[in-house]
Amino acid sequence: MKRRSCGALRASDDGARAELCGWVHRRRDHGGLIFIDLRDRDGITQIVFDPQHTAFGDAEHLRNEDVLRVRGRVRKRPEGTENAKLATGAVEVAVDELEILNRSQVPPFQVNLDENPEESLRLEYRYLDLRRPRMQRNLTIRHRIIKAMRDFFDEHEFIEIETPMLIKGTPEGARDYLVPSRLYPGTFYALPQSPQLLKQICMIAGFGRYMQIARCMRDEDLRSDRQPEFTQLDVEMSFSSQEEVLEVMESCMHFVWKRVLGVELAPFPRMGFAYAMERYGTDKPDLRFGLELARVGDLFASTEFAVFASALSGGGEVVAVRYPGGAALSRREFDALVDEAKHLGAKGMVWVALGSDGAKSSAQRFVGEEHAKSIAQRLGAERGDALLLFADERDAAFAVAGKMRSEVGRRCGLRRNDAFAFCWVTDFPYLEIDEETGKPTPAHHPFTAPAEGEWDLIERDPLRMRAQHYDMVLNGYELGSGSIRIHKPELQRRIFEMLGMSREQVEEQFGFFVRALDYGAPPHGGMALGIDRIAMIACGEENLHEVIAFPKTQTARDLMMDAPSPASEKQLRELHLSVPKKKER
RNA sequence: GGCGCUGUAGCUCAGUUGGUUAGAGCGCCGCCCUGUCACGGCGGAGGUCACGGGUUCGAGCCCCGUCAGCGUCGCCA
Repeated sequence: MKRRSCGALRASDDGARAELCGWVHRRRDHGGLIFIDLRDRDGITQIVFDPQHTAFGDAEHLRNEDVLRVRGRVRKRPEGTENAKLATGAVEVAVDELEILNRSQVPPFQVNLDENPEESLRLEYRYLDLRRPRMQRNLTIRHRIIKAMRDFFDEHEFIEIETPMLIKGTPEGARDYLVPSRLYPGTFYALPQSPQLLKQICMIAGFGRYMQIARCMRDEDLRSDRQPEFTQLDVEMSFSSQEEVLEVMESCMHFVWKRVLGVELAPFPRMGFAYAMERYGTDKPDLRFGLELARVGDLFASTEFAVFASALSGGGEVVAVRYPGGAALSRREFDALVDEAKHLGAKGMVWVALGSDGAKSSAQRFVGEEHAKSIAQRLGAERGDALLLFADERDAAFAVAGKMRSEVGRRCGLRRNDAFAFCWVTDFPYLEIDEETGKPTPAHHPFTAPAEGEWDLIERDPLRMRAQHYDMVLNGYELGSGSIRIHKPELQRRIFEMLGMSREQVEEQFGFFVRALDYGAPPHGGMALGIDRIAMIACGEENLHEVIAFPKTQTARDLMMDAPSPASEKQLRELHLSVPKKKER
């Protein structure tokens, strides 16, 4: 007799004998006839217990989440009782043999419902939460995505190389997770924030095309789209231009979406960083909808409105966003919207409602009919829309307008989770000004090559220098970034020097790497994409918890295992560590 | 570290202006039921209103603090 999954049987199996194993999803006891929905990863099959079989007595005592093995005959359901909602709904299994493999306690929440219990309960009983069809589906999709990626790169002659988890820490970037060394008192390994230098060394080692499904750790605060431990698709290629890297990565995503979701993606639009900031106020634009921003400061060049005038005279800008249908908002709703804008970092917000009886504005005395008309024209706004205006320092005005654009998109239902709008953002600035120190720091990492032909800017005008750096963006999420790397040791040293690192600092932190560049490092570049985020968006989810089997809470705890947990005195002694008592901390 | 939301039965939630005995659906227990699929019917059990303090004649509701989960800003080269 053949063991079948709970999602396998069809009308064509009528009459066959089958064995099914699974969990009791739901029980319908009619007294003289018992139906059980038996569930496994693959689906649900209805099994039926008839009073004339000996199994019936045991079936009366089955409860949700008991684990069963049953044997019986597959039969078409009586006419009119088919269930179109189930893939197996044309048939049922008439059970003649029942083996109860294990009983379950009454679960702390119902596995057979779609609603999410409170997050902490889900996480504490993660094995039950993961049994829910939604989680089984999501983790299966995640598996298929990773499988497709491996297949794609294998076909393109990349090889997967595992890099170590215990490596040397780097003082810059995110906070490292540290592992104390037993053999060398007072020293620590760091867990990788990314295999960046190791994959570059694989290029120097002559592997040509590398990929890895790599675990990475960063000890920073969490978000719905950020876990301290995450998985990335890490790629590096030798002798390749930026264009070639973009092509490989983009066709990988086309391949994955086609194979896993059956979706044919359009070519990814590309835009420069400066363009993205002006049109969307962010370097990770959500292109599921338009509503591009427009600068309108010039329309208020001679305004008496103090808020706008002072922003503009200080070199600032007024940036406008269109809110389709926003004219219907009440004054109270506009007030709430202003509060929301402030929460997003706006100093304030002026709204203009394009009503059927003319324009109404929160700054009525200063924003007239003419202004409204001109702004509406630039935004492509129509009667019935609202216009939202933000005045601030240039970058700040664009940034907050961009956040409100996103919020407007949400309110207007434009952020559909079954739409996939990829894009490339390129031509990033090489340096940015650190707000704390006022000093230039690399906008990305210091192994990035400057844009072609811009090396000389390092002496003349370093802040204008751009990088051969690129981001892949999907639905407003940064999936990841990559760059062409510096392969000339003298140029790499020059960059460290520009960043104000002494010879000794470079030797101490990156000596092994710069030394490697000295031995015939080929030109190379690559990229890393966040697989958790890719899986999340592909599954139509909005939190990484839904696509990670055992995620951490926002306070970086594992509620099922109760980690982190204290170490024993003996362990601490061996690691040459001591922990201050609580009150001393 | 800052700001915000949430915490009431096993679960998901409701709970009016501070007022007598804190409710619903699901789940659970018992009985009945041979075509259900969110089966149905009858009956029942189940509450430290997160925790600690305060205001009040009286607190699930108001105030302060703590804890937890989530969202967000900082942070994530």
